[in-house]
Amino acid sequence: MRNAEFDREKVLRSAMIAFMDKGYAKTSMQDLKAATGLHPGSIYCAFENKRGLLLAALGQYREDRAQEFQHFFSDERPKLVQLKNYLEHVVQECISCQAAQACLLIKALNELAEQDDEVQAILIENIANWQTSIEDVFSQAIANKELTGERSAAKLSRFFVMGIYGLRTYAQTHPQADVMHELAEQLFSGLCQE
Amino acid sequence: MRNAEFDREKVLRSAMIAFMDKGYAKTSMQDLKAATGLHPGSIYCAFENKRGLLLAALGQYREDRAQEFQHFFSDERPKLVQLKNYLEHVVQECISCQAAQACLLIKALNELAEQDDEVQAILIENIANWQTSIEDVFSQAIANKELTGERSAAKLSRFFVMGIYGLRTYAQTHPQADVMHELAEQLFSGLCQE
DNA sequence: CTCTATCTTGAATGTTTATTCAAGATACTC
DNA sequence: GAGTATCTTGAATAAACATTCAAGATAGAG
Repeated sequence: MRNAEFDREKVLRSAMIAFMDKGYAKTSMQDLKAATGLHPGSIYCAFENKRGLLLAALGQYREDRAQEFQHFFSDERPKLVQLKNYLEHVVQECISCQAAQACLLIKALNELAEQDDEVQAILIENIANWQTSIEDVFSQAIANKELTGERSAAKLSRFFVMGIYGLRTYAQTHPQADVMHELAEQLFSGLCQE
Repeated sequence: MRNAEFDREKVLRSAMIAFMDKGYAKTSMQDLKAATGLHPGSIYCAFENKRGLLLAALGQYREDRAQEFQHFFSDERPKLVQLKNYLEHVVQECISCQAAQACLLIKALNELAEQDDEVQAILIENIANWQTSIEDVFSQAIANKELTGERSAAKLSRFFVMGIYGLRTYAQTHPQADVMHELAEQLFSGLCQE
């Protein structure tokens, strides 16, 4: 006979940012209260506990990223152009926001890998789905004759994904715009030529 | 009138492994006691506090890695062969040990970047030194005409380092030997050709 | 307008944690 | 071999933390 007052998506996005900033362990309930505006009791009522909030935030992250992916790959331009724009977007993300705000999936995997099997499994599945989506794009690029197909879509996508991991980590050490663009350039040209 | 009983290097290596396994925040003093064999009081006496132990462990890590680097690049073989062996060594490390035992520098940077400026500065400096060492090797390769020099040593080393970051992260998601070798192969051939 | 089911609040709880310190142990000096 | 400076020990301490819960607030039903 009364609805919850908070906006679930907003709360989850705030929690996402908090977890990305400080990591899961170092983000206290006080931090989460400050970030989300929800009092401890409400968080426990809505998400069971801190870990439940992380899981919910990961779900929101997955959805947000899926939508972003759609945005980059749903038009009619050549697949290679889309991929290049996507890569450029990653670089922008690395440069603009504080370096610490890396990909939540990778950040959480780094922190929780050997500590929480269930979370690890969820993270790895999400990452695998993302990689499969990238592979589909490469498959289409090959089907469109934008690439020769000499290197399989699977192989190309693995290299592309590895490159994004590398870019993200590199940005944490030297977040210089020109260097980042140069690296992305090198990475992309390695995919098309040869 | 009495010397410390513990072996400093052994203690620091144990602490390194503990920090790599669970991360800095989640490694409790109890964990550190179990890992190093030192009681809390001794740790505080020798390293001031938990953070001091991390700093000391980072120092040891730097030294160990420097020695390892020497081992790979001090013989008379072509620089490109040395680099390939070095890359292969990184891949082996990714495959063999539990995925979580990534590079301590990167792992710590991921966790502590925006939380401890002093540690962050130390980490970034260590990483920069490593990258400079790699750049020197590429410079020698160019001087030896193993590479054309069309792409500068700086540019090549940045790409190489980014590739290692990518490999390490990739291994955390799919630590399959054949895939890892394939990725390293692709990475290396991208440096030599074109 | 009243009632009640549901949500919100934040102080209290019990656990875990880093850190301290005084007592005990031990190796070196003279 | 006695004396002492130093190291080791682990229980005590105090702070920080996730979690609980009972009291208070509020929206919708009747």
